Amino acid sequence: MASPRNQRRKEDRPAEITAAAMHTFAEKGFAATKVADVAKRAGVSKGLLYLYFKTKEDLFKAVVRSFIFPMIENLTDTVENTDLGAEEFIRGPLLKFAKSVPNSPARFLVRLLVAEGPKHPDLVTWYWENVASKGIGAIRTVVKKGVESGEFRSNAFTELPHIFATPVIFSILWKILFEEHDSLDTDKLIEEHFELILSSIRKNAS
Amino acid sequence: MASPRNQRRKEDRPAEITAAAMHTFAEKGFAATKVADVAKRAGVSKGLLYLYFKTKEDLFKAVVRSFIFPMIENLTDTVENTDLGAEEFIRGPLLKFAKSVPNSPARFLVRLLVAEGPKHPDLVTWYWENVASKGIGAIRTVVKKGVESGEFRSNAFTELPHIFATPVIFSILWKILFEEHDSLDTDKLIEEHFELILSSIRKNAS
DNA sequence: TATATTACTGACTCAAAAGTCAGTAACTGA
DNA sequence: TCAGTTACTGACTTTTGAGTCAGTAATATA
Repeated sequence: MASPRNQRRKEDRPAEITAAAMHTFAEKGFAATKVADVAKRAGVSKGLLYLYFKTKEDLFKAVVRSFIFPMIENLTDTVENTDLGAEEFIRGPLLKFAKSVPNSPARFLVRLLVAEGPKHPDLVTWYWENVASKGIGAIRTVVKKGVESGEFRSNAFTELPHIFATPVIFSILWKILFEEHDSLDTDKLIEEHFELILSSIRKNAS
Repeated sequence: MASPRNQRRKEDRPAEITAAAMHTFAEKGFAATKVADVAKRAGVSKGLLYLYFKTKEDLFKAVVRSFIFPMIENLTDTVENTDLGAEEFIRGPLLKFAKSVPNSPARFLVRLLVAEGPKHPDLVTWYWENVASKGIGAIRTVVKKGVESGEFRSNAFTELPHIFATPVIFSILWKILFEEHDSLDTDKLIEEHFELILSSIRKNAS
């Protein structure tokens, strides 16, 4: 016999709903997303969605948290547990991470955050504390390690780890907006950018 | 006698309304902006606003067009009419322009565009054709001039003028989101970044 | 199999805000 | 100064979508 239409699967519902919400928010943005559409996409009634998430805003926050958190956790773990030298780390795991972000679903979350930030200041604060500052901190740790080991010289960029992030953020926005108009090779942009920074901070001339 | 409350000033209304809309959209984003509030801010009734702009979307497009266009026109004009050398131009007018953007009202328009892009593809196309591609083109012209005159060597960045834009876009987003959490010196970031690029493309070692 | 529990449904309510239009009053030209 | 014109008003209509809740049916327990 066919399985019953409406199974009761309490465990899986929240994840199914946030996944559906992620896609819908990414496509349409917060305000233009209808809760009813998210429910439909998750194969669930609107009422059930409201059983798991108090409001639409609640749902939005759950989406941001559940998707971004694993990514940044992965980065900080790698930094802490690596036995690579600073330059090796930057050319290896860090570069790989940087190149992956503009192609991951996270790129839509950046857009959401930019778009909805002013209306959800607590979400921005959460994002700052749990994502942005940790990411910048991880890079700072690596660079500092390089300076201490004598691999890197100390210059302006030692104090501006943000410089590693600029091509990543640019690539995300460029892809979101102009993917169809301009075929920018974001991998190459990020690679060359990293090489450029390295050439300015490493001690032994190449 | 007091001047009449409701003067008829057909000429000035559109500009007054787009200015009010610019501020409101910047603060709240497209969806959260009430047409009635824009009208109030412009000192005008909702009905009159609808006389000049067919829909809320229409108004939004007018705002983007009227505020961004002058900025980029200014840049392309400067490129065309300069008699500076390529490096001088980059360290002078181009750097000045780059540093000014994250502090200008245009930064809010970047946010608006990122946020609303997917819902207004024709606006993105317009922006690409009239702003982004022209900006990138202007930089490309300057770099090419430097290569031809022998000031610059030809390398990866000669073909990736986008690299000049990365710290600007990053600074805009960082300021919009994290101004209160992190005091990043965006001027310095952009300056150092430009120096870094120059040191890699200029021929005479410093 | 009978009863209790609760995951789940979707038609409904209600508030908010986009868009309209009949009317008003500032200007124009005789 | 008096019609005629039209820039302008704001109360009203209409639409839309967030959030609710009385009812249903799948599961657990006896």
